[in-house]
This record gives sequence, structure tokens and C-alpha cells, in this order.
Amino acid sequence: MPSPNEAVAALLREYSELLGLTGGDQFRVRSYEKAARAVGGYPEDLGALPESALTRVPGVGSSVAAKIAEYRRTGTIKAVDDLRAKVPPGALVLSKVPGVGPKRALQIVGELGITSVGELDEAVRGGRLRGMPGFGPKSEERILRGIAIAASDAALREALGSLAPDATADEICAVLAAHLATPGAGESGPGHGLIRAEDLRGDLHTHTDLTDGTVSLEGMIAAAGARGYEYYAVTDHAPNLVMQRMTDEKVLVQRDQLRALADSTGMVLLHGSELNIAPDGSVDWDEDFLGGFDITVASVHSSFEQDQATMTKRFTVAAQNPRVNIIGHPLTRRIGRRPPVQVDLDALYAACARTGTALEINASPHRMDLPPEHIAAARDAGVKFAIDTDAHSLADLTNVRYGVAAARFGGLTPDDVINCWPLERLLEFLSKS
DNA sequence: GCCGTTTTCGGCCCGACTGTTTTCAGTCG
Repeated sequence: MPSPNEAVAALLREYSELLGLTGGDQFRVRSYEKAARAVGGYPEDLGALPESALTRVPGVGSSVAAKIAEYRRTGTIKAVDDLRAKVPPGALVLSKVPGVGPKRALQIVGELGITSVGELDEAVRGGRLRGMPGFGPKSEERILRGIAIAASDAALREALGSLAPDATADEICAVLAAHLATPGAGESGPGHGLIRAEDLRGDLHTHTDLTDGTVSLEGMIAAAGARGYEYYAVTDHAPNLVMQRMTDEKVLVQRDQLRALADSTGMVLLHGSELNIAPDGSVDWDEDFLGGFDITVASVHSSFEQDQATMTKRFTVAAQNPRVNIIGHPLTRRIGRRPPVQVDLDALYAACARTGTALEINASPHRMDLPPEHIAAARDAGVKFAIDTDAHSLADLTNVRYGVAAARFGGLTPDDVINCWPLERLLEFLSKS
């Protein structure tokens, strides 16, 4: 059962998508999308907030605030209903199939009369998309892959999505156990010495509004401090993810701001970055510049479809980088949306264990990556882990429960997880010496 | 539609990849 904030966020997101489908101004589309993310990630119940205070949510101005207020009064937003009526049935759901965007969805609905993903699947297999401008064999493959991953992940996604907003790690772990094959290794036995949420001393992968987070540096740090963490890393995106518009100058200014906040918090603040692993395994900055960071997370954000040998080499090069500490969301899957990349897992584990590079257990319920079913084997190969929220909002910080659930499913103890360690041991690990 | 050390306008999420492209539109992160 989603929270009230999620319900409003879903309507704002739908409005944004409908605006996109109807050719609305792209900046308006983005405004609603941003507002949806901000509302969904807002830690207080919007239903309890005074109406005049709604615009305090970053990204919510007078127009969105009025729509939220309308939802609170009536349970609906008329503008959303009106726009729904203007969009051909099926176009919205088709536009979310990977490889099909708004333009192609409208084209498919208009020319073929298709209104569901099932019909799209049949049409592709029947060759009915052939001959439509812009569609070739690659498009067909991609669409079929997208439909397949949605189907294969549907049960897990639905089960995770139907959990209560305050579900515990044990409740989440039960969902994992019901939907995933049980890992082979179980010598620690259920419950004995397994990691608990309270064992985590910090979060090592988080964002701010300097890149695509919704909350300021100060806001994120204050919220992390309230969670009782001993240390906390800020790891905004790096320049090669161009849309994030990160620069050397910006990240250095942020570093100064973070250092200046050190005295205002009981936590040790770590300045980091989420680097982009390029197709050849290199990352955004040279070793000298990277040396200025306390910690780095390196993630794949492009060229997901490399063959296994190339992808394995790519990860190995990244892990061997003396300035890369954590491989972020290693298989880059998004549950129901994007399949895992093809990589030789044994080679990946070996490279991480050999180089002292942690594999991330990304706690976002949309990712769950490293996938829980792989964790035990990675541990057996000598890999250490970082359980990170990859938070883009205040509410995201509470997602650690999902990472802890995955770690428990994989049989991990606090000794396996670097952000359960005392600061000194963590810093030693980060030095890769 | 939101926002402001540029404050009521003007900028904001850019560029790589891909297909079947004939000079570019659509999608994605």
C-alpha cells in the first residue's frame, strides 16, 4: 500500500507523462516530473501539512500546490482527468515499454490500433511493426526484451510495491524469499549473526540537488544525522553524465561547503562522487583529481548492451583503478524496466576481492542491485559490500531496509559490509593499500 | 511550471546512440 505522498506523486508523474504525450512544453513536463519526485521523496505526510506550507516542498510552486490541495479535498485532480480523456487509450502504457517513447506509442496506437502491451507483443511477433518508419529488426528485439523483463519481474515488483511504507527488513526479506531462488550457501544459518539495520554506521552513496537529488546538501546531511549515523558520504554525479551538468568547479565548491558543515554535525562527512564507468572501464577524472575525494562510487550509466567479455573487462578495469572504492548498482538492472548487464560474475567478484573494491548492494526498491540471489556467491568469493541507498530525497534514506533485507537474504554479517565498520577500518579499506 | 548572490524574466536536461537516416528524429540516462 503506497503512502499518500506516493499517491500524489503518481498523479503528478502521470500528468507529466500525459503532457509529454500531448506535446506539451518540455520544461513544464519536466517541472511536473521533478515535483512528482520531490513529493514522493518528502518525509512528512502532505495530507497533514498546512496548505500554505505545500510550496516549501522544493519543486512545488503555486500551480502544483493547488493541485495537491485539490487532491486532498476531492481525491482527484481535474487537470489529470481532463488530459487522460484527450490521450488515446493505451498510448501511455505503450510509451513506457523500453524502446517505445511517446512519439512511437502514438504512432503504434494510431496506425495499428494497439492498446495494450500484450497486443504489442503479438504485433511485433507477427511482423506488423515492419514497414512502419523508424522500426527495424533492432527495434523489434528491444521491444520484445522490454516486454519480457517486465513480465519476468512483475511478481517481485508487485510484491515489493505492495509492502507497507514502513515495512521492516524482515518483512522485505520474506518477500525476497518468496520470489527468489534460495542461495546455496547457508552455513551461517538463518538469524545467527546476520546483519541488522542498526549495524549500519553510515550511507556511502547519496545525492543532493547539485545534480539530480531533490534536497540541498545541508538538508541531506541533517536528515542523515538524525538517523544516528557515524559517517555519511555525499556522492553526486560526475561530469560525463552530461545531463547532470557537473563541473570540476562545482564539485570543489561542494567540497568546501561540506567541510564547512563538519562542525555542525556529529557525523564524519565524506566527500565523494558517483563516477561513470566508460565503455572502456575508465572514469571521469584523472587520478590526481580523484585523489581529492574521500570516497568514490563507480557505476555503469551507458552502453548497457556490451557483450559479456567487453563488459567484464570494463568492470575489471574500473575495479583496478586505485581511486575507485565501490562498484555502484553493479548489474544496472531496474526491476521490470531494464535487464541486468551481461557480465562474468565470477570474474567480477574475483576482481573486486583482489583489488579491495566493494560491490554495492543498492537499496533502492526499484533496483535491488547487486541482486539478492547473487550476494552469497559474491561473499564466498571474498567480496566486501556497501549497503547504500543511492538517496535522491529524504525519504530515500529510509530505503536502507531493502538493502539490509537483501544482505540478510544473502547471509551477510556486519563484517561483510564496509559501512558497518568503525570509521578507521572503513578509511583503511578506502585507501586500497 | 519553478526559481532567484542575474528577483517578476529568462533559463532550465545535454549529447550519444540508433535506425534505414538520405540530413535527422526518437529514445535514453
